[in-house]
Amino acid sequence: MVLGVGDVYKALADPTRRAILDELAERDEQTLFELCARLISKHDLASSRQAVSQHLDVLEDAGLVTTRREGRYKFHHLDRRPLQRLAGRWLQLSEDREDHRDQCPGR
Amino acid sequence: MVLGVGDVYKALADPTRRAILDELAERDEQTLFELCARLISKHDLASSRQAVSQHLDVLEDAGLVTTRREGRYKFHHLDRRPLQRLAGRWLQLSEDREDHRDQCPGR
DNA sequence: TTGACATGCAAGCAGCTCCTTGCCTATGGT
DNA sequence: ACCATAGGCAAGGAGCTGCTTGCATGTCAA
Repeated sequence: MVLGVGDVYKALADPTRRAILDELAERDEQTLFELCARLISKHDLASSRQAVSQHLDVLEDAGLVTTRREGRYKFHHLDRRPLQRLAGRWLQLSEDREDHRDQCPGR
Repeated sequence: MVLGVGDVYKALADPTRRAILDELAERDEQTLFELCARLISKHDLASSRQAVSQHLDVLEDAGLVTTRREGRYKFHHLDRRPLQRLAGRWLQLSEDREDHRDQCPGR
């Protein structure tokens, strides 16, 4: 599936997903169940396993999270690169700025 | 109305609103009709006046746009400060990082 | 004052988002 | 083999989002 930059913005639009990113930033390579437990205990978020799993799918589609299977465990890794690209889109807007605008790589 | 940081993320989640920010970044203090015209001609977006107006409301609620009335004209100004606050939330995550996490200023 | 212009307000609607529910697959331990 | 564990898949629904439609308000020029 080919993805655009817009998916990153949409992925960041949900507070639960941002909390997941916070969690992975603090402790990388967590499994789904670990994330669920820590979201509850540290972020006061009562999200079901399926809900968190779907959020992780969105984050993975946006390229913000990559996964690695190991036996029956699946570890989630935070990839900061998509964030770096859009971090300063409207900030350093000098004459020689790069083009941050949305584009559709597919089609 | 008291707003949280999350509203900024939600405001950025829509491609039309990002195009509006692009437009205001390139040429500040535009009116609603100017923005409509330039969105069509420069960004290939066929948004109605009402649609753009509602997007501007969202951006203003998020603190990304401030307005100034002058007669029958209303000029829109891009405020980059909310962007600066959340730009590097997951980027410079060293031990002495500031807390970027979502919070609810109201209540 | 009359009319054109710039904007505001609100109801309604299609589509999407987030979540739940229920069941399924697969791996590892005993 | 058996069971517990970790995760996957898919349908359904409540609520939100973005847009349209129609009308109202307010400003300026003639």
